[in-house]
Amino acid sequence: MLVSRSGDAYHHGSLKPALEDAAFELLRTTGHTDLSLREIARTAGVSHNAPYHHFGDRTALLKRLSERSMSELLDALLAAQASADPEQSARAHLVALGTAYVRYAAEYPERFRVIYDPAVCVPGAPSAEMAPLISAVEKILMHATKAISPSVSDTTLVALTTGVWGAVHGLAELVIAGHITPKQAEPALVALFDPSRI
Amino acid sequence: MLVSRSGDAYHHGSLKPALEDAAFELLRTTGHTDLSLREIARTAGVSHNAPYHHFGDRTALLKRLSERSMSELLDALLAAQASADPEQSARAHLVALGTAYVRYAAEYPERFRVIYDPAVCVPGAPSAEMAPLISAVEKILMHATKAISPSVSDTTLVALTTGVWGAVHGLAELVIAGHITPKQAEPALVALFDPSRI
DNA sequence: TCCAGAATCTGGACACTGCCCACATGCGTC
DNA sequence: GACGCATGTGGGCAGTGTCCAGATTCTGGA
Repeated sequence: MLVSRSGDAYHHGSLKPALEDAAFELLRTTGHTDLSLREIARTAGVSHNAPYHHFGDRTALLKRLSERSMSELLDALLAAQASADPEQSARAHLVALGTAYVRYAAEYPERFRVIYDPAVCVPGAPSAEMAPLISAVEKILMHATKAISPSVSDTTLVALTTGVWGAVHGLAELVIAGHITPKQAEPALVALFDPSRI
Repeated sequence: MLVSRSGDAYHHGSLKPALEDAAFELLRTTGHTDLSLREIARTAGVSHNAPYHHFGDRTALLKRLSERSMSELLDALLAAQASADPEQSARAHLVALGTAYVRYAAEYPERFRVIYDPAVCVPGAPSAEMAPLISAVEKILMHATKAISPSVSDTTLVALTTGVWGAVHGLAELVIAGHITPKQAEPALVALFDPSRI
């Protein structure tokens, strides 16, 4: 029931998504720490108080942005999964997934960062929208991990998947922090996931 | 040449370290994002402008805190290295290092976070105090990695070390973000560093 | 010893922020 | 058509980082 915003209507009609879009766009270049509700409101062309009628407070908007970012990250992983060459090894597939993860972080560092900020998403208590996204990411990683180590016990598979997530995530963070380049991340994944490295 | 601060001297005598200490202490519980120069100044008992005579701006103080935190993290790794059982396997040693890394992050999440915030430490251009700390951490990890894969080429060793750092770092971040518990991190390290997992 | 300049500290000010309040507007429903 | 509520507005408050001018103290050279 979107009311078209013709002219200078007093009521915007669809301000909530407009604010989200404006903020999400600002998140291309601005860290979520520096995101200001007032600037977002100005960008959307409304008063500095309008956002409070759609988001309880600043953190609520950041939560929403973190969900949208996680959804984008999941899409990147799904795309990597879909474009997998059926001939490629299980290890190459896992590396491709990891590379997609790192690439998203490198391309949208501020969006990536808001996903994992404990000040935004309360640790251990993900929102109803966030929880399935997290599960989906874990499922993708676990599936790819199982393909590498098919004969392993369930508990080991879980531990190994956690390790894979950690490795991929850590390389992404190190890239964002500037300690390594994206070019260094891929051979690191290759080396780490090579069981014959001994 | 520290002037003792007897009574209400106009000049503090050693305000710079006092400010650092106060801020570092606040960093036990408060995120560096929420650290306020004015609160730090109040804690140290000086006016809100005194810090500007010792730190150019807020970021300069955060830089200093990030160096102190990195030094603490390095100490944790060195302690783990020193207390290594000579009988333990190379793999167990690497797991112990990783566990120490994760434990520091879990115990001082706010200090850990300031280390890797690109808004604090300019990516790719570490300060003169930070650079050797980073190198030392890398050296420790590389040494332990080489012990696991002694016959590997130099380039592979570098890639593998990057992967190990990423894994350890990512698990630490996931713990801080609340996605996994410290208890889950250790078996993940064990599984990941086990070359016979296939 | 004295004094000028540098270092340090202070209070005031400005622009900005998140958030609360009271009030204005207009849509949807009876 | 009128009432009610969601949605918009502006004003205000406390807090922040940073700049400026002035006060105080330290220091090194005559």
